[in-house]
Amino acid sequence: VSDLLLRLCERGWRLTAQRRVIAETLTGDHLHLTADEVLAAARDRLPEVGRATVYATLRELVELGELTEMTTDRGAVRYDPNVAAPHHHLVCAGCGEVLDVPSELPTLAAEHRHGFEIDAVEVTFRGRCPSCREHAPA
Amino acid sequence: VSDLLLRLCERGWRLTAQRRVIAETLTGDHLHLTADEVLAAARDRLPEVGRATVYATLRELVELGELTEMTTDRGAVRYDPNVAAPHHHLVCAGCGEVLDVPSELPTLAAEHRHGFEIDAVEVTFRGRCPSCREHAPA
DNA sequence: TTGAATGCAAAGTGTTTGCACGTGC
DNA sequence: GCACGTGCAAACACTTTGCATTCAA
Repeated sequence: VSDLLLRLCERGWRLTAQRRVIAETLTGDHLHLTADEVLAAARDRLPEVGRATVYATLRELVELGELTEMTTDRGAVRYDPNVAAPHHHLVCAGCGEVLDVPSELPTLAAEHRHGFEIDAVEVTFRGRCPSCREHAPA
Repeated sequence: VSDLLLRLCERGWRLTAQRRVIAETLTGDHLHLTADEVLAAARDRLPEVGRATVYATLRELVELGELTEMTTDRGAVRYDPNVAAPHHHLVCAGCGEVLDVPSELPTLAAEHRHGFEIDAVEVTFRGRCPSCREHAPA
């Protein structure tokens, strides 16, 4: 009975077993799962979940504003359910670990806005975590 | 005879016709080309350039620090040759246009660094450019 | 009942790799 | 001359799509 699920039900979200399991998988504040990780976790609880369903559901949750996509470096997109608290990301180039760091989001001075309407700001710090530095020093 | 090419030669970069054409394609300060765009531009000048060569060269230039990768949203990685002047990116969700905006890069307070060694910071503003807003208002 | 969600497999993209050939230094 | 760069095509990883079936409301 997660917050996310409650919010979705209130908004008239059509609830199926698969969608419930996927939403539950995405409940938490410091998750940065790939679609495949969501699929695997969902299948742990309900084996008959299809890959296409996971992708479709993730896309829908992004459109509903309940999830933000983050493109770490190369490869799979990660999904972040923490849409309430503004934060940056700290990504390890070695192991790919992603940490949230609290912070204020930068703003863009009107003179540099080029007439754009700004929807979102994404800040990513890249580096190496202590354990990766130890195993493969730069 | 671009700056980039000069710098690479000074560093003992092995120079072939293909690599020269690719480096020339990447000369400029507000370019954000995808690998395919680099390939197309390079082939305009030298038809027999292979896709694999472009990818290999781009990767090498990133490792040499002459190019930074930017993952706009979905799909292809873009390559930014402007490694001298710190700047943010302003990306249009409609047409995909990327603009550079001058700015200071945020820093991460030591208390939030989790022991990481920070190599890079990436700031991306997402929104809609004037012309996309006009053609498909939100 | 009915339109929406699902599973599967095939197709699509963007990128990497294996290997024989060619070439700058 | 020899290590390194190259082109091609096949392999890969991630995501989307087409379509017949199932199911929530």
